[in-house]
Amino acid sequence: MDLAPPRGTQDLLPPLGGRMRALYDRAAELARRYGYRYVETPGFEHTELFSATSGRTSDIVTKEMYTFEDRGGRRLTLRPEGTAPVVRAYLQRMHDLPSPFKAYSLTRMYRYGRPQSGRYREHRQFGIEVVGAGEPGADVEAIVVGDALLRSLGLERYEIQVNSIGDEVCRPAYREELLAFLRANRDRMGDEHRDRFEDNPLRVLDCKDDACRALAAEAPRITERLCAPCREHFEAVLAGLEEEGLKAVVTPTLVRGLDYYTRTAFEFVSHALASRTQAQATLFGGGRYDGLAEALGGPHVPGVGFGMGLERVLLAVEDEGLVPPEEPGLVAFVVGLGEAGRAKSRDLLRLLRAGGVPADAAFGERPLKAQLRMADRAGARYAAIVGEEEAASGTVALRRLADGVQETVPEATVVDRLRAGDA
RNA sequence: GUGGCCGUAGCUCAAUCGGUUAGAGCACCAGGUUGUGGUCCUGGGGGUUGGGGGUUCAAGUCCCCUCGGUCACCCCA
Repeated sequence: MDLAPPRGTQDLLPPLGGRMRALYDRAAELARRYGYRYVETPGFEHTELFSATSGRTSDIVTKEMYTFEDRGGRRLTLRPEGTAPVVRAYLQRMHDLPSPFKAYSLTRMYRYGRPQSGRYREHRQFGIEVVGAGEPGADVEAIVVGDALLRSLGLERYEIQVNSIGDEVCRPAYREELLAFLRANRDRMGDEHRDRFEDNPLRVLDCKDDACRALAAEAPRITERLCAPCREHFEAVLAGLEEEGLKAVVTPTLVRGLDYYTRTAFEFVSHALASRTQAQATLFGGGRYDGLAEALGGPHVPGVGFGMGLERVLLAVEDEGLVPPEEPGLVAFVVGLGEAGRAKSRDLLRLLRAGGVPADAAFGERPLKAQLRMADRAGARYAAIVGEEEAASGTVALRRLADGVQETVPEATVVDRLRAGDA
């Protein structure tokens, strides 16, 4: 039996598990503060949900989906992205939900591909969606929430890139213009890229190949060909970001891999990650998807949101030399010695826990030394020792493990002292 | 999905030209110390050298396949 987890997945054991948990908590707290409510959608969906919305030429659909047939013959796919499921759920229940519907989620995504630093087959995302809001203020808020989370972790070395990729009115014309430009310059592209642009010309814009970049620099710019409503929307988003004090870099080559995106597209790119590995530097990306609801057969419902890769956020925290978030640890490890001491230690353990003080103890009878070692390993701040002497005198020996300072206190005061954190 | 590099103890690594019983540090466990952890001393457990096949008198070492890791590409989180 191979004990290693499947390729591209990982076990989050301490201390990684505590960091992820702390990150979840912080993201949830922040999202709630901005008026978002927690949602979950199934871990798998009908394959059609993704194939119909992500676009037939997208990488997700063509090579990254974990698709299987269940025993009833249904075609199902492990969720590769979070927006389409939330919008599906919204459309089914929209009459019961507020408008706009502001949702946040913390969940795992699955994409097949070669794993590498900051990229896994199973990864975790913090996502928010504002469904039913077409106003530029919604785009701005999404960016503000993501930025606030990164900043609360101490991250600074990243850049906010924004673009508008137009809508169903102006994008088709731009697409044709770009296509014509690319065809005219076909011989200047690398062999591998030459045949790809016919399917999705916008992709050439964010290709990293030198030849493509040179072409992209000369290519017609979408930002100069937006229809009036799209241009007004984009300008309002930029003004809103400025009002929020956020520096955003307009990046005309920023496009989105999924078909349903319209207008605003944004990405937060880490300089720290790029400097270490040249690898995946996008901390999170998102945008507006006014065409998604209709692609699902629903009415016109605008929306905007993002997905943030949490493993990548933790990598960036590490690379900027910051202290990662931590799950709060044990405050007290209760040590019991002898018949009477162990009986009293069990009472103390119950009282501490009931009083909201994170506390633990050994299950069976063990020597003092072993119990203190357990306390140390568990990361407890204090050992609360109840031996025969303490049991007889109604006291507890409180030992601060960091420096070994120990003091004998009345047992009735222990819970309050540890709860106050100043024992 | 394509390509490069790499797989030796839980971790980081060593092992001469292919040569005898694969070693060390850290970690872990026990004892030194029957009421004091984290320090120190002593001892101990721990390996199908990722897996399979091949070449050879002999393979951790060379060859092939496979699995995994890593990096780049594609693309994304």
